[in-house]
Amino acid sequence: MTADSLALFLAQSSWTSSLTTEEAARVRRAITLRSYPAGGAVFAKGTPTAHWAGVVEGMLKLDNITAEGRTSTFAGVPSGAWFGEGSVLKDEPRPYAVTALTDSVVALLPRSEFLRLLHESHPFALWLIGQLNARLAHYVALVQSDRLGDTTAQVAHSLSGLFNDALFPNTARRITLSQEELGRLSGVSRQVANRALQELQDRGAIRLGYGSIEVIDLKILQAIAREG
DNA sequence: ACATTAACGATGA
DNA sequence: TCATCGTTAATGT
Repeated sequence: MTADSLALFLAQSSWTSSLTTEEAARVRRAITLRSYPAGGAVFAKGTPTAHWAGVVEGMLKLDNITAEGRTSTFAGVPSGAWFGEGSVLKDEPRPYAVTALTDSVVALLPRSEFLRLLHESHPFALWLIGQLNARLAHYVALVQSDRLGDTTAQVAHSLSGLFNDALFPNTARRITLSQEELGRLSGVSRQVANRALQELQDRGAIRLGYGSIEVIDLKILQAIAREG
């Protein structure tokens, strides 16, 4: 990973446009990049939250594992997204495990730099409020789809969430994500996810590939996510 | 009803 | 060769 790709990634991250030149330069110096293989652990649950993290390449998932070994995946994080600001703000240990779903590159901004931006940059603070608000809206919609929607709507919602423009502005149309992982993300079995995805494909929202999903019509996908 | 797990063969990378 | 996909059967709530 080169310094150029970090510069490109930061240029595509919307919050950097609100920074002064000096702030942007300081951020660039403070960030470290790390690579993870598919299946690799990015952060273990319960470890101190020392960084705010951005996904430069690949895709991560955030999940919890119960003592009995059952897992609950509650978020997928595609490339272009930043996450973990909640735990940085609260200064709490990571409340979830973070795992790379595909080979991934992650940018790490130390907590001290994040807090400095928050205190010194009014535009950054405003951007952060918008980010938290978009996340809240996403989970409000998730509860609604979970309570009222059929399984196809639930799968459509989980999938369309990865293409939420407010949260993930740069997600590519085609993402590398197995049906098993999407099932985990949607809270359904692989078999049910498979049927739902085929229905979404029949309705012209997506195209299925081997180990990948391509969104053909996001509007249709979002409409199906709201059905119920 | 409808979801889940288990199991199978087929197939793509 | 191995992961992933599509499908079916048995089982549970």
